[in-house]
Amino acid sequence: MVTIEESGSRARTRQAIVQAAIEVLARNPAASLGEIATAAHVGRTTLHRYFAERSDLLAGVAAEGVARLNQATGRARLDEGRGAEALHRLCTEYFDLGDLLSLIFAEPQLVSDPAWSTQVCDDDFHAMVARGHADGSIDPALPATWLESVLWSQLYAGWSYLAEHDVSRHEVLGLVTRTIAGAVAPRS
Amino acid sequence: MVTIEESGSRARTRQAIVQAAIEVLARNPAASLGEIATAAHVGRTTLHRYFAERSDLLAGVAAEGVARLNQATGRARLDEGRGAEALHRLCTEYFDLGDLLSLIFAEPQLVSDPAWSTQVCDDDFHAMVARGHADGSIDPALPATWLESVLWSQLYAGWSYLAEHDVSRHEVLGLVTRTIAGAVAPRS
DNA sequence: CCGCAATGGAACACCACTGTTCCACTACGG
DNA sequence: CCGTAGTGGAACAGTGGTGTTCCATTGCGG
Repeated sequence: MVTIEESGSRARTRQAIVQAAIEVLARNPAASLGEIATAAHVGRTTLHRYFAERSDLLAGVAAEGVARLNQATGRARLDEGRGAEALHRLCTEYFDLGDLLSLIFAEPQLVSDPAWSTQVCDDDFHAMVARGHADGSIDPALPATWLESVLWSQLYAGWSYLAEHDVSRHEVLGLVTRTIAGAVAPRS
Repeated sequence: MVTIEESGSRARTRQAIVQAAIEVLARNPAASLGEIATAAHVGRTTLHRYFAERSDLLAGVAAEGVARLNQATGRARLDEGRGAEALHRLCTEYFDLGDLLSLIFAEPQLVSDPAWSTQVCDDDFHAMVARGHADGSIDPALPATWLESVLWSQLYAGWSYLAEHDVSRHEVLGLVTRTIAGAVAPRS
């Protein structure tokens, strides 16, 4: 991916800026570059040294997002077990993405970034849902594309619930998975 | 609410501006006042004549939003029938709010507007869920505050699904209600 | 037809953010 | 100890949105 090697120092600074951008933009998508630089404990000049324009920074954030998302998808092992079980694993892994989830909802046009098309998830996700339809663990009336929307919206619901109410991360994850499990279960 | 009566003409213009603001801001919360004025078929000067500052316009939008939300809540008759049935009615009514749903998600700080506290929903909603817990139509493991988050996130999922996929409004409403019904149903 | 309400356009100062340049400072390896 | 990589601050012009003022135009009721 990276064509030119960077020194350890530069790589660390670059990473700190991207991480700060994710955190700040998640809370306020209209945040100025100055705010992001401050959050990264870096001068605005330095930020511009790594990302000449705002759009360059957003591209860097998108790339980092795709990488984390792909890692999480891999850990979920979508091709193992019954469909609903794999979905449960995916939900748990994505839930741990934290700030990144908020950012994806706050900056929807970030998903339309070219780098996003390199995402691993979509095909495997559809295969997983098809398996769930076949093995009777997922309601056949709910298409894969819809379940994708449901998954993301529930993750968002979980994180906003965490922010607004005084509950533990673990409890919220329990609510999210229980809700999704019920939603996808075939009707009796 | 309105202390000074306005002429029919002024009331109409004011309403057109608020409506245009809802539509434009729903798509792009960072839209300029010029864009909103254009969408309302009104000069920017006229817009400033009705809403001196941007914050005044946002307050007007918030007030309109609360009004529509309260009307929808009223139509749902939360105090009738079993808990899950009332929730289904509420879901259907809110789904028809359309643009306003997108706006509420795009401008979360709009919900923190002072006018929002005059909302009808919260108490009735909690009573409805409590009734559902008692009559066995809603999973007792899911608290009312969480179901509130679930309802809103599913409405958002429905509208974004409608925007991204080629499906009818009616079909999407079916998916949303089926998903919520499954999510809140007590486990077997 | 007059007068007023309502409007739109042009022009203006103001402000925050952006992107850039230049210079000074620090740390670290050879 | 010197040179270089990495950094931060100050200053600058450019840009786009904001809020305001002023004036011309339209339309409608008396």
